[in-house]
Amino acid sequence: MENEQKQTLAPKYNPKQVEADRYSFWTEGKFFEAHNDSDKEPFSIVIPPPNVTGRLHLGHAWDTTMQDTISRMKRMQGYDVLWLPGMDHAGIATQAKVEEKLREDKISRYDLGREKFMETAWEWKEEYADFIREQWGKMGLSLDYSRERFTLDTGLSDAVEEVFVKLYEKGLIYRGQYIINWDPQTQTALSDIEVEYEEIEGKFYHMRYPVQGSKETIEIATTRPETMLGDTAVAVHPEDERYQHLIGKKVILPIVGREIEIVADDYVDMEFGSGAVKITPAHDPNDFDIGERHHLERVLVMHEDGTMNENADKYEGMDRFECRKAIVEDLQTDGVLFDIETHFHQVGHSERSGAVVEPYLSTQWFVNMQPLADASVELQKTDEKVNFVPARFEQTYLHWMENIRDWCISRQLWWGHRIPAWYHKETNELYVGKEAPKDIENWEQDEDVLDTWFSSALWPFSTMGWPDIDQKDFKRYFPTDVLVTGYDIIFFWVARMIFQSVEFTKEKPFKDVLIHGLIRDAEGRKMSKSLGNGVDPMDVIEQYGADSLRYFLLTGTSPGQDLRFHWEKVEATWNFANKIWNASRFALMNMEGMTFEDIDLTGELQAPDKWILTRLNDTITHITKNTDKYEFGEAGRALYNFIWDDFCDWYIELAKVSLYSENASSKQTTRSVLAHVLDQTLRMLHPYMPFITEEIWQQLPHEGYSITVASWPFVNPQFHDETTMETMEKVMEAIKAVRNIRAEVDTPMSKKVDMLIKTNTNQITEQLEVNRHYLERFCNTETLSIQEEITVPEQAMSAVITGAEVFLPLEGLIDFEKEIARLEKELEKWKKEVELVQKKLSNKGFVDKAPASVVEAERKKEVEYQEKYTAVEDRLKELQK
RNA sequence: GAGCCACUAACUCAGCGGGAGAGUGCUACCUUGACAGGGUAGAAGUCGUAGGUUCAAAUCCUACGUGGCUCACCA
Repeated sequence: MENEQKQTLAPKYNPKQVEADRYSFWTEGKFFEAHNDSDKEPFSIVIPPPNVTGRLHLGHAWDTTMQDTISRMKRMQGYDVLWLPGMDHAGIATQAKVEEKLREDKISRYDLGREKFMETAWEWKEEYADFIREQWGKMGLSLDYSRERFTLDTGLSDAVEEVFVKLYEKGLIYRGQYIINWDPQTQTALSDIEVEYEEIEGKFYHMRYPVQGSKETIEIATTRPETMLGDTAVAVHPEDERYQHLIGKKVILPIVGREIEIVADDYVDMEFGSGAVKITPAHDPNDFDIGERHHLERVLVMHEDGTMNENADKYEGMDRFECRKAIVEDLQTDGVLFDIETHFHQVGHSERSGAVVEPYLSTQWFVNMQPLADASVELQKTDEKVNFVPARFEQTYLHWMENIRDWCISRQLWWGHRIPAWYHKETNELYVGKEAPKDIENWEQDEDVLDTWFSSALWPFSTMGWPDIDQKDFKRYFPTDVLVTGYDIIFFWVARMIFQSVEFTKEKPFKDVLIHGLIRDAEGRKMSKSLGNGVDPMDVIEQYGADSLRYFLLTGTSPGQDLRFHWEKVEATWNFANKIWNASRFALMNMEGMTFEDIDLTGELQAPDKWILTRLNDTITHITKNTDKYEFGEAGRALYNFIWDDFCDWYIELAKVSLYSENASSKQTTRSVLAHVLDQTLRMLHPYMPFITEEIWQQLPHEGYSITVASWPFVNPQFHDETTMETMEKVMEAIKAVRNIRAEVDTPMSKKVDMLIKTNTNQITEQLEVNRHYLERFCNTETLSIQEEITVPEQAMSAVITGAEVFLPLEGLIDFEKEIARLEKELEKWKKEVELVQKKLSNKGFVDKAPASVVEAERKKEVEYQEKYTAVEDRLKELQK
């Protein structure tokens, strides 16, 4: 279908070249589109929609790579996979960016007006959406673009309205005047979780308010003295002896001169401070509650931009912090303020703008959370529960749900879903509905929009056509199989998706939720703009390729843990990719003219062939199991070891014996094994490193258009031979001994040495004979002797292995002292090992209580260690003669 | 105040009941016909501390210490 030309691979892996056009090949081939194919099991994931505010960061790269790995494996396993892409309009964040851009041209959103502003914002969105898609492509994400969604799309907006109206009708959405978190910079309300608390060194101001009609004063303290302008009471504990006589009396509020009452309320802690508290119902949530109980007046002293209003007397027009300064000075002069203490306390900041959040009396829309939370908590007690991975995050989630507070959902922005509520111009009657009122000219729609998370909460089902429950995608792909996200948004998003889904679909939104940590810099600090320590995933791809970045992200840590970014580790991954590249080059060089049909494993397999095929089986089992469990680190490591150690270091080397031989049939079998193992390995590696695997796979003898839709490897029990495994273990041990013994005498590789190998089983002798050429790399051809009986020269070094002994005639090669010392050291080692095992076996408790298999293994070890000990001892005695 | 996580080789991290592992770095040797961004061999860890459970503990339990995080906070 495409003009893939067979060409030899370049000697070095070049990710840029490999990755260049691959993504368009995949998308044009529509390999990533879900087919609604009823012959297959559906499998679905929805992407956590990134904000259309800018570049994707490493957190996104991590998150989406995991989803891609899962999707790709499932697709290869034959599932009808839907991985649905999309983006979030990100209300405050985007609006702030757009306004910032407008400010550069010295215009405000009010200059433009709502409609024009929205147009500008949409333009912004389009620009960034393209940008994001480009980045997804660079990372190789197997997304189904035919189903891409945006939270402000018509369908999704319909879902938002449906949910709002339904909840309103159920009494679960209400409008009212309460203390909310106000961000004076962006001038909007925030929900509780959009406020970040930071410990700040502040001041604690102590003041005395004069009691009316007496010389007495009452002492109070505050961290926000400017709010005293809005005080409408002083509260004391009803049982506080000190203040009994004052309850019901009035104090004169300094500066303002207002008479305010002293009330008694349980809320007050007698032990803290003076035991008397100033009450500002319009600027503090606790004070608001007390105000409710005592029917106090609510006096707002600030404008929405954080400047003081007409109730602030002479401070009107001042910024809240300027006012604080001024008021402190004035009160000090009056003697009302008599002490200032340094005080560390938590101050709330807007998650988006960073501005100090003002608790502020305001009319907003809220979701009554208790009934919704209760249902979600109940769900976790059933078999239908959402499965958190790692499990501990379920506790985090439940704890939040169980202590839920009402959710303030209105935002004083333009960019978002406008609240479907209208007020009658004359009667001020409230109408809530999906359709605007008929006599629209008499009504005005609520100016506010909904919290961004209100729409994201519906994402798993709104993207699939809900509220039209007959939509094909909704019926087939909902609930989704897994959601992947960071622990930092469990409350913002995961929790809200669950309760909305439970309420509206009566189902969980996803079966599993895979929670990952945060990406940090090499020193373990959070990556942030202010620190300037952020790493752009596109830079990493530029330098090392997407596959290296992906593999690093997937294997760098275990589920739920944070991940530190190290360039060196990405580089190490590049080395791995290069290894695969070169091993494949070798394989391809030996497969000239070979087609997929030529791969034939029915020939006579040699021990190394059987060995690698068995190892392949083990690896398939292990990788499949661990990828399914989201243990990407474990699976990745197993792939690494299989490819580097088993396939490259052992199999390829051993295969050379056959490949370089004149035996055509054995050569053909080896080529087939090589092709088969490489093919299967590439398939397993594909979800981890999609680009390089596709590139190589296309060059290999293969069947099918793309590895993305090739079938996932399965275990072939035919290729499992325990006896061969044991033999090969011993052969490999013998070969290692040869290397080892050479290293001991510091013989240069270029200088071949004499070597004698005495084996004690026929099978090993045979195998070593077959691989004689391999051993000849280290030994003189003429003197290499592999027999069951050999004459060992008097002066020789030896290595003892199970089933064989390797001897190196010394002939003045090295000094005896060194060799004796070496053997003594080894003897000591085996002595200790034997003692340890014997101690264990003589322990009655162990023999009686440990599982039989464990005891049996220990007995085997005892024999083996004893053998080694004796052999070393013999050699030592001989040398010491 | 409540909870969670981490503490394992110089560094970054796995392992989570049966004799300490990987990558990087380090040492020595090697241009062996896929790869010197490679190969071979090697050094390197009282698995934070102290108790306990167990025939057996890095792994389970309890305290404590040190970092980090989340939630809730008294003005």
